Amino acid sequence: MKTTIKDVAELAGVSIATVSRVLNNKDRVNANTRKKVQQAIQALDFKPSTIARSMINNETHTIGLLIPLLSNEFWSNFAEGIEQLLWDHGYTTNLFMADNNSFDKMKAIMKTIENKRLDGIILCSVPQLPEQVKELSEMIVAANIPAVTFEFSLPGIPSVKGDHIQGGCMAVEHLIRFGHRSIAYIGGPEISIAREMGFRQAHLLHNIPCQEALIQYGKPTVDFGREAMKKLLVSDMIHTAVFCANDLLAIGAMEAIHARGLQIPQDVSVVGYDNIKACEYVTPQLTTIVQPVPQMTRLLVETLLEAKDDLSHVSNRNFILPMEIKVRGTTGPVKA
Amino acid sequence: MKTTIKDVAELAGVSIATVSRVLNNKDRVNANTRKKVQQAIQALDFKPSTIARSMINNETHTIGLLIPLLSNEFWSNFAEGIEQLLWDHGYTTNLFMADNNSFDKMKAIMKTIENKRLDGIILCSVPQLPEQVKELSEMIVAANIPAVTFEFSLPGIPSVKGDHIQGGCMAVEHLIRFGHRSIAYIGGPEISIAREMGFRQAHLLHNIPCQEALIQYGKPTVDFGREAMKKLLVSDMIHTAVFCANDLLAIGAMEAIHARGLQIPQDVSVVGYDNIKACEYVTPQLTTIVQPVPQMTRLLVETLLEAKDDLSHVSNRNFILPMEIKVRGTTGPVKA
DNA sequence: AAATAATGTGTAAACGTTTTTATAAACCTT
DNA sequence: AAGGTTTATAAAAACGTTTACACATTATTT
Repeated sequence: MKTTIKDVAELAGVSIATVSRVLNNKDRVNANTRKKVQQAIQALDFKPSTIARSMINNETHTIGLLIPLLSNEFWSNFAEGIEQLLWDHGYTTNLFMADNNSFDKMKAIMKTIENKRLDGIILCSVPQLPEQVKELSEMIVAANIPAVTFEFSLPGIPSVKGDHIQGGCMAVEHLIRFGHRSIAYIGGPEISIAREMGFRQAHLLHNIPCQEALIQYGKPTVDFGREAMKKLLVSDMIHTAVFCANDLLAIGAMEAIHARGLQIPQDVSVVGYDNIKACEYVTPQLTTIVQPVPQMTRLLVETLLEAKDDLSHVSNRNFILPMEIKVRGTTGPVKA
Repeated sequence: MKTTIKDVAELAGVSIATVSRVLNNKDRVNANTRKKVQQAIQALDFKPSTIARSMINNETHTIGLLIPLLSNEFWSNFAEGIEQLLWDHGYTTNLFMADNNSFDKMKAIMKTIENKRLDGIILCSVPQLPEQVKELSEMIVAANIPAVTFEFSLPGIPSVKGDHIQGGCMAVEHLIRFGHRSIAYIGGPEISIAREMGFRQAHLLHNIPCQEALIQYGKPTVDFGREAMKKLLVSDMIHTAVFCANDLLAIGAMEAIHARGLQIPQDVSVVGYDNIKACEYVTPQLTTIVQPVPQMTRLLVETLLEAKDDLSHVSNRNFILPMEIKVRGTTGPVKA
């Protein structure tokens, strides 16, 4: 049997109230009794039950983290950051995976979170349909649980997003600065449409026509990157650079370019997005857009903990964070 | 205010005991009352408090997962597998990171786990010193919490390990089969020593002398892989292949080989370990040893849940799982 | 020295469930 | 129709804490 506060009280010869008092050192306790109690705690190796406490405080000191999946470098870095910050603030992380945004799974998870009375939730898994957004929103209101969202927003709930329009724009402007005027895009619906909007915006800003024939849509994988690039290279469309909506696509594209016997960046420049580790492992190293993950996680955690104290204070905070570009070896001036 | 079982009872016009009975449908309840109660539950959107339940059942339906870090492909894949399996079994995963095996952090985590009365713990973070192993072991006994360990063992606690001696041996035998007789090793103390033992065992088995001068120790990073290989290539020691204790080292080694103007595998064959995704992104694709992660996670979860019911039943289970080799483009016959 | 304030500690209620025990009503037996 | 079962429900105790309240002691004021 676990030792309880009662055992400690008995051994120390005091009431359980007194033990509780030294445990929480809130009320004042006589120095001698305090010592006696502390010795008893030591002797019995007493660990107060967090769940009994939760019954009274309505606090579990546990936060739910809901992400699409973990076997993806972006999300695992992200989750690592969240876990560390929460731990530093005295909270424990309950990890939930939404199986790549399955809404049924999300609903089941929300129910579990409510049953477990978690202190808050960080929502990173994006509902796909508008009615799902509404349903999720209603669930959170009904559950009355502090929440923050990442990469999407819900009415009245603080959010953090990356500015992917700016990110996409920055990638393309980098290419334009190198003299490129025919730039291809490889992306797809599973990655935020914003990156493509940035691609278009850069063209607009610099008065360069955007060639629809150079745009390829598909799954965000190395395989599709390779296939898409292969198609682009076979076509007679001239293009001297390609912007890929994520690094995996870019790595695939690089393979196709090399397979065709072309040089990077002399023949074709390539820009990726996300800055996964593999960017440094490919040859040449991949120029890419890097997301400010440390800042993102910090804002999410801090905002959530503030929301716990007073939601109205932060409910209108919607951060949009700028990307940065990491220039490496896959981009260079257009051939003379 | 949260709606409680009391509210439901009132609305349905029954006692809270009856509500509890339909909730757990254990005892028999009249069909009519059951319906009334279920309607009341619906109407109030009642979600029973897991923590109040925990007080009585001594079950939190939460398992602690303690890993060294998440921003490492092996561990994030691993954690993803564990989370999915636990969810399927009706458990929630509480994630803890030991900051790359800091023992102080591990102790703090163990205390938290005990306070929170988690139902069990999957320990993947390896204490470094023998006295730490002993201390951890004592903590688990004192906490009386079901546990399983991964990649190390504690007395009386079930464990799952990869057979890295066999894995290392398999890697080297693959090279030997290709005719290689001078094989270098790049590894280090931060990766299980077993892989090096496998390297040696393969030499022994095939009666090939193991050349100590071809062994390089350092941090398990791409950078060290590159530096180590550079040294090996500069030395006048002849070697036609290198076995790296993980894929990052192998990727670094490949860079150094290419930088020297040599061809893989024509001039030097390379074998890695772990099968990270980047293996497929480098040119040529990296031959490597793959760990049976799905089987590992399955055994850990199943054994832990059995241990919860009856520890003595499983306490002597110590699984050692064989590795497999994934042959790709970095290994080939030794030059004639 | 009496009145008042400050200090320290115990008692008991509360948190939201499950479960044991008790009891009433309905159903069988004969 | 009396006794014995079965069925359905309620009342109350329990889980391990915190905390409001009460009370006794001691210290400080006047």
